[in-house]
Amino acid sequence: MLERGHLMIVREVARQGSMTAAAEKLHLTQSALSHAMRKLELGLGTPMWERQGRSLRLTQAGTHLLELANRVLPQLEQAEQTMADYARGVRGSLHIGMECHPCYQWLLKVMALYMPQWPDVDVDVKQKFRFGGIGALLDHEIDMLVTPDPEAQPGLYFEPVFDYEQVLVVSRSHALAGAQFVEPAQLAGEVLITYPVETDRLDVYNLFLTPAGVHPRVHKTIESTDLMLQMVAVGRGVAALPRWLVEEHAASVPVAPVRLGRLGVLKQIHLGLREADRETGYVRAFIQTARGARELRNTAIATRD
Amino acid sequence: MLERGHLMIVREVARQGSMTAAAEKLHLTQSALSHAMRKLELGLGTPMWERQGRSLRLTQAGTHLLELANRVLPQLEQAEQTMADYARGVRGSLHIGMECHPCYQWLLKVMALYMPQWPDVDVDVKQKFRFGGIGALLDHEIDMLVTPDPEAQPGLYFEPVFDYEQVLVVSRSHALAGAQFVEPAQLAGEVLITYPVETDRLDVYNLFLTPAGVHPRVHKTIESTDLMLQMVAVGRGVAALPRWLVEEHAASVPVAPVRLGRLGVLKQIHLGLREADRETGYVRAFIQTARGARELRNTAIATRD
DNA sequence: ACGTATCCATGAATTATGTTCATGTATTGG
DNA sequence: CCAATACATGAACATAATTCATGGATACGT
Repeated sequence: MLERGHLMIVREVARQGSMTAAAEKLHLTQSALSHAMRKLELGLGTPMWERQGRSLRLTQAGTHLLELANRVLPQLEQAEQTMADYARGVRGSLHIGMECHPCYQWLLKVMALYMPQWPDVDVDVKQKFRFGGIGALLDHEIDMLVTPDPEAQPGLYFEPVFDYEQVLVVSRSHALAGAQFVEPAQLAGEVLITYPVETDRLDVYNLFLTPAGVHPRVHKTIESTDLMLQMVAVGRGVAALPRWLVEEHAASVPVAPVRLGRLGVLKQIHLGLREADRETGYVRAFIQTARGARELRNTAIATRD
Repeated sequence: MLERGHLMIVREVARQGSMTAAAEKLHLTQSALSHAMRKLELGLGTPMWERQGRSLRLTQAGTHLLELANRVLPQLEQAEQTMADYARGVRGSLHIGMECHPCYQWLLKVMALYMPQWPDVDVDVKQKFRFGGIGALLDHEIDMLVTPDPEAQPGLYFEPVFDYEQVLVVSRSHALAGAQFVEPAQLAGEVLITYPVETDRLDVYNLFLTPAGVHPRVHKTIESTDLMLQMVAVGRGVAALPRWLVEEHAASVPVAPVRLGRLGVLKQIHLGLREADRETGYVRAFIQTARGARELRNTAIATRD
């Protein structure tokens, strides 16, 4: 009954001082505007204007409606603008899930580059999901998954953003420090420290120990990368981490990387997302930024501390 | 582009959880609603819902729109309610102009009765007008004029609300105190105290002194009724006031009323208003209340102090 | 697993609504 | 007093919204 058009008319007539002028501004004929007002006044049961001769004066009711128009119309107009932002893909939510413990610092770096350029994107990072990273994507719990283990799924899309080598980390005083590489069997007597995730998500098992049928003497888990490296440094165990991460910390902690097997364990970090989001501007831009940060990883690490 | 109907759809679909149910509630067919949404999404360039199978999930844009709807729709609905109040005449402005100095207390009494019954009427009292009371009415500066001197005008309407007698007030020790009446000539040697308004608006001149060609010895003006009575009481002059007002004060101030001329000066207080407002509910009600207060004047006065 | 009920989408037909055109009336200003 | 200006109005017209009929997809019960 009371439509946006009516509010626009009331506002414009109040601005212009005459219906004819307002009609002009609104790209209507004077007649159309007159009909519209007549219908509104009939519908509401009370006039908005007092016609005295050819000049108009707002009635109390009209004043009330004008105030409403001045409050509401800008909101509608702004909402349309916001919708246009969504449509252009410059606004949206980017909830990122992490399935890659050591990638956190890299991600922060990417975000630091990305966020200033996409101020209307609501970026957020999660590390825990009810049904795993893939499930979180499908449930819209997250919009993007950072993972070393892409899992092809209808409706999902994965893209590698950088390569890395998973290496064994040992104390610099460890027997293996300086070795060209390590064989699975050489870990049979070791304490292996990993992040607290399921064993079948650990590359050191999947791609190294398990194929060889080897088990470490003890398997301990630790949340924090820093603490893990401290433990390794003082000889309380060995760990498996990306080479770049080890190199980053090597300056401050006495640890050394050793290749896992003769050929090494080569991995890629992937970004996973729903197919529907592949074309979205701000999502594409994030992937671009992440790929660009491939080099950043090293430079950033080099300049760090 | 973004219309009220769209917001209603978004809100109702969100409430009901399905388009079909929402269409029902909105007295639309499912098809109409579907078409409407499709058109909106086309217009805005971004979907509001993500259709997965037969269930819907709001997109970010949709969430934004839903919030808008929850903010804006209640305002529109309330505005319609308010318009209905104006239409029924239970809401409006009643700016009252006073052209009758001594009526103020009577008016307060009327307002005290009226306002609780018409809570949505914005009552206000003014005593000064740029172009006189009539002009103020015609200019919408006021909506009602309280005056002892109605002035017939096209577009205006006056209605008497109570009769009173204008009397001379003298000190109880004055020679005239207790006289049956006073002749104009008897004021020739007196100091006459009046409110500070043009002489031709003073009844004591128009209806008493001027017809007899008499002038008082001195003419002084005073704003306040109380002060005026004090001056009269101590013999610094005489004044002309409504009899009921004199009687009201007689208990606390030693003054006495004396009839002006053998027949007395009989007056009526009128309420003046624009013809257009004659049928308005809250205006009629005010007149009714004012007429009812005719008796109240005396009882109120009797019980006062 | 299969049928059925439910839900949403869509094109064509229909209806409702808004807009214009043509014209009238009232008021203002020169 | 005439010309110009502004608003109102009825009928014709154009546009937009709604319905009808239908189809495809998905959940749900048996």
